Amino acid sequence: MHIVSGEMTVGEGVYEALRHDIIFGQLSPSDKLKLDNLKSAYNASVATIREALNRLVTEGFVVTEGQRGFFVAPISGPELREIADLRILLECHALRLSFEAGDTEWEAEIIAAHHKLSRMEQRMQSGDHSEKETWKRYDWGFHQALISACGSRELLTLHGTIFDKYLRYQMRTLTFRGEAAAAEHRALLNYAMERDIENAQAVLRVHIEGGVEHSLAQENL
Amino acid sequence: MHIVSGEMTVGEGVYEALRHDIIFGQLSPSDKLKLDNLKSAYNASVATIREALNRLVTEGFVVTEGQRGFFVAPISGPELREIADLRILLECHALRLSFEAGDTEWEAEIIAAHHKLSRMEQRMQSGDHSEKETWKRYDWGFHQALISACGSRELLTLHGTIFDKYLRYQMRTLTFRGEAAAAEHRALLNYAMERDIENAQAVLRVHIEGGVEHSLAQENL
DNA sequence: ATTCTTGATATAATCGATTTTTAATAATAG
DNA sequence: CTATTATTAAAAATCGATTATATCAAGAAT
Repeated sequence: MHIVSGEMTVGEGVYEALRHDIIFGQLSPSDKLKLDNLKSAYNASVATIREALNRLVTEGFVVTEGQRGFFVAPISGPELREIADLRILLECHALRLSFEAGDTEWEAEIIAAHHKLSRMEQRMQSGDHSEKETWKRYDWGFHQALISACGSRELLTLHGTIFDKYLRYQMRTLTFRGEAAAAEHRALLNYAMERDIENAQAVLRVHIEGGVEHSLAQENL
Repeated sequence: MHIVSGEMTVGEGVYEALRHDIIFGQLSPSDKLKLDNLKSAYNASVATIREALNRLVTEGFVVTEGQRGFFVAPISGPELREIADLRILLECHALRLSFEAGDTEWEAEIIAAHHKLSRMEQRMQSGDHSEKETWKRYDWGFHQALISACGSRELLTLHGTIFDKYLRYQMRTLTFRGEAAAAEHRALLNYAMERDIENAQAVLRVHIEGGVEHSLAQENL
């Protein structure tokens, strides 16, 4: 999950916008990314568009095959499972490191993040799905806060990319998984406060796998 | 570790060459990557160079900051430890999946890869350091073969990138760690044949951490 | 002597044009 | 009618020029 800050070059702005639009579904899996269309849509020249697309290629959101242009990366059920597996692996590891190092500031941070998320979840549960993107930002905020004390910038960066790949699948469903998901978030918060890593990891695994099954039940990938 | 195959666009060729030169040290950490110099050195126009550099930015081999151009990513002792930690995490996980799924073909593959590597290690041990790059390619070949049956393309791709980041540090030392490293490779091969994942993971951890300490002993990062 | 301001130079970022390649369509042969 | 080849149009990749920004050096002010 990228948070935009400060002044950006045109190229960076195009990169962030394209990335956002792929993750949140405005650009669909396997869509051909025609340079002339993108030029108009993102208000930059073709060469600048290509720079942004090249960044997205190594990140895995765009695929290219010499001379045939760029395509939004495809999606599939098996890939979702692989990404979820990686997310579990990285996030469980980061949780352990974070629980070991986390201090009072970190506790306050995750309480605040959870508060925002649970407010959003209440709204989703009451039937208001109008701010789906905000909901997912708070979801990210909570998970990121949980692992923020892990002490490894490389791990956090990598986790962020994997999280976004997982999020792309999540954004395809129109529904909230319900009280089960909210309960899992609450459990994660409580185990964090208690520094109970074994139970936290177990809940996280259930949580992510629940999201996978929910996605796969909604569409045939 | 990227293996070059088939026809490439100029842009792809520049990307591979730059990537190679960063990993193998021809372009030093924190070097300013001046576009006019690269234009001559890599025989492509500035815009094409920029495309390749953008790919390397999201991959972490190059850093950029708004109007100031591109730099080879810096190195540091803490970062090496983080990368090693990630390599251990990913490779141990992939080993487990591979041991569960590996068949006779996979066994033959790792035996062949180990043979090549041990031949190279014999040469290093006899004092011949002339083919350091080949040695590292065989090292990669062996580790990659060990995890090749893990069944996750995402995991293999990710592991490959992390391996290359780790390799960049390894290439800075001029020396072979010695019989200890060779023995660890042999142990990995034997545990793979026996599908002994616990011992294999333990040896792998020792192996990678040995490489980290060897690197840190050689230079003050 | 130090700091700030201004202008010149170097360089990065972006642009649009040109070249190269691919894809689509039409013509021809079997 | 189908398959192959040739032609044309569309699009991708690369190029070099232009615009925008950073850096550096010199002069002025304190």
